[in-house]
Amino acid sequence: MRSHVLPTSGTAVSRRPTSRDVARIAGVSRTTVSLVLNGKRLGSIPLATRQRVLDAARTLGYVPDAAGRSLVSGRTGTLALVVGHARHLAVDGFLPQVLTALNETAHTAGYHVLVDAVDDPRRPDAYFARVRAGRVDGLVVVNPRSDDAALEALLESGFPVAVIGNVPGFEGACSACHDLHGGRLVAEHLLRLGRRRIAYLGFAPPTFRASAERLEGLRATLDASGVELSEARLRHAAFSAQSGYRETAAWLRDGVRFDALFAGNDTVAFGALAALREHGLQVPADVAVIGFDDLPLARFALPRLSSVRSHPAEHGRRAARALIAGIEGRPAPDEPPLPPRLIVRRSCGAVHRPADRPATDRPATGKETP
Amino acid sequence: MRSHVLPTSGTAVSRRPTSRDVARIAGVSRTTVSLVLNGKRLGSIPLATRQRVLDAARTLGYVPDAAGRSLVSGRTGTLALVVGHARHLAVDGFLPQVLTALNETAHTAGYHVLVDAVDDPRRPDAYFARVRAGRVDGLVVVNPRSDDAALEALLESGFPVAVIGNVPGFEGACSACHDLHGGRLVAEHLLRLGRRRIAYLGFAPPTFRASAERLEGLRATLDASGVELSEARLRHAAFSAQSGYRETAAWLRDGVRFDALFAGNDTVAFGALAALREHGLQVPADVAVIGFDDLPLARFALPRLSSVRSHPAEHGRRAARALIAGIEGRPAPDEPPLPPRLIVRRSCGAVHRPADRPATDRPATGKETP
DNA sequence: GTGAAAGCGCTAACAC
DNA sequence: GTGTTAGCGCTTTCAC
Repeated sequence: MRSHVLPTSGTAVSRRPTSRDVARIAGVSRTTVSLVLNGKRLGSIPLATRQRVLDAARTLGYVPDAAGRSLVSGRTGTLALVVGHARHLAVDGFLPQVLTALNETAHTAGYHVLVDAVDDPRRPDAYFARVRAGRVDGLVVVNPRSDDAALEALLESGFPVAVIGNVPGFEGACSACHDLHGGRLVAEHLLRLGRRRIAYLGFAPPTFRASAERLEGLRATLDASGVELSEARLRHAAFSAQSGYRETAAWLRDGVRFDALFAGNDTVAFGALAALREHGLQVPADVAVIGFDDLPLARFALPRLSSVRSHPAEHGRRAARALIAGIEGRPAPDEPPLPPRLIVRRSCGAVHRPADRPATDRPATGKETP
Repeated sequence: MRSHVLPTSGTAVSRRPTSRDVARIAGVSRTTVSLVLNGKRLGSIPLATRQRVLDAARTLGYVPDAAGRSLVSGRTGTLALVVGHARHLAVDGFLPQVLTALNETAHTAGYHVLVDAVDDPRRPDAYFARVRAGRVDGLVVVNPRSDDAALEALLESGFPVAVIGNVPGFEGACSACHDLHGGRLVAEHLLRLGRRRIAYLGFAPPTFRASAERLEGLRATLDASGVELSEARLRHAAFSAQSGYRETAAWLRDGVRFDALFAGNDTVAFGALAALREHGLQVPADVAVIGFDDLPLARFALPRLSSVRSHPAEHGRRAARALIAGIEGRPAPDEPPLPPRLIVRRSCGAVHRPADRPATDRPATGKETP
């Protein structure tokens, strides 16, 4: 049974009002109600009639039923954000920023956002149940895995999908994440600082493309400079600060040493900083540390954490725009590239200036509420 | 037009299969299909027929259309998490934890979760549009405001709502947040440490009940001990570390001094720690700092941040369970109380032991992926 | 045991 | 300009 909701006014309708009720009160047919409320054929309906309909609708507190509308239009007005790993959402600040921006853009265009965690993306039908049930008009997949066959099947199906991240062969559907580029920026900076024993701490298992690509960028640049990236200095955490702490501590316990650490995201970097500190190592003197994403918290770490700004919110907005364009049959907007930027702070050796505010550490461009 | 999705097999249906298709292939009527697929009247349908229907459905990759089903059942299988302030979701780790747990519990019960930001909760219809449109079966409202008349109207309407937080007069609908209690715990601890010049930095404007109640708990206990909470030592940030930094810096710039700081959440505490440090103040020697929520990151701050554990994930689970029970007409499960716990770490003066792992700093109870 | 028929609330082609 | 009609996909009485 449908739970009923109080109408705003005292008109005698206790169940939810339908377009039939509006029609009756306004003294017109349901067709006219639909036409007026959807702004169709505006020219052909006299102002007086229109006003009567609008008044009746407001009086009753009429809101068209989503299911009825969806049934006939084939649209739901709903997008889903699909995250590959539920813990990622819980422990890291990246996804919440994506979600917030996605949500805002979607709302502006009249869409709602459903959040979904795909437990095991290797199951070929991982994404399809929702799509098949007609629950959503499109999917935003974030942080794709390379062993995700279901995602490729989904992309091939022609169903509207926007990926935040890279899936080879489906560049058109991706809000390109320049992870490779970010890895190179880090490598160049560390080399410039004279660091040669560089370690990489992935933010996730290497099946996650973003983590693998950040590593690849790092490795390519080091290779080109004849600097070896030792296998012993490669570890993979699992999204959380806790996991970053654990992996870093394991290195130190095993006697593995390095003079620079590239952490695959800021959250694992926080854990790494704590582990280094507990082991008596100075950052940046003994070990330079650079994270990824430039979370709002990065500049409040001690030492202030250098990071590669990856623009999560902007990726969320772009994914929403591209997806909605696809759903509505418009061409995807042409967006300028969104290159990552290395934000140099104290943790990788920026000069400690009087105000502890390195020149390169400008506040994030996004607005911040007071 | 409805976007089509490839059927799993090569059967000649290119649009989405409907129950009619299944019926045709199985050689039965749609009624029988519905009965079988929904497990109704199992006794009265011969096994052979049942099997034919199930086979046909699987072959076609049939998934019942959500809109059609929703239209007739009046249920959507969707819950909404309503957050009062979009930035809260973006910058603080509390809501993502609530969302993740809510999502998981909802999924287990067959529900989906929509995330929604209410821009201006003072608009009386803030929540109603979605409810009216029949888009959701129930709402989870988190972090309520005291000036939120729309929320009280919603609660009065009888529509299924679960609140994470407290709304006086509607205790039954609330997953009680013991903010008052948390504030008292902090006060007691600080008094025990001998701190008397105590400052409170709200995580949000005081209209947010949680922030106001944490302050009230603090004040009540201080009052009882004859310790004054000076108006000058009261400030309110806005969710983010940035805002915590800004407000703390403002205190210091204005010459306001204190020997203890209670930050309304951990995120603003991170900002506060940075501001204190830049001002040359030692934590905890000069200023003891205690946060709230005990985010996973708290123990990786420097110094390790003391905090009041507020169990966001468990609140998310409880809200889901209570809400779903309400929707399905069952009585809400009776849950044991979920008292906050003060987690004492270095930032409020825990002894610095060799391993920098104070005895009171046990790992969070939730499972952490390896 | 199974099917025919009605109806959920909406929109849109087509009459008038 | 507006109403009539049909139909979206589903569930569910009610006959047989």
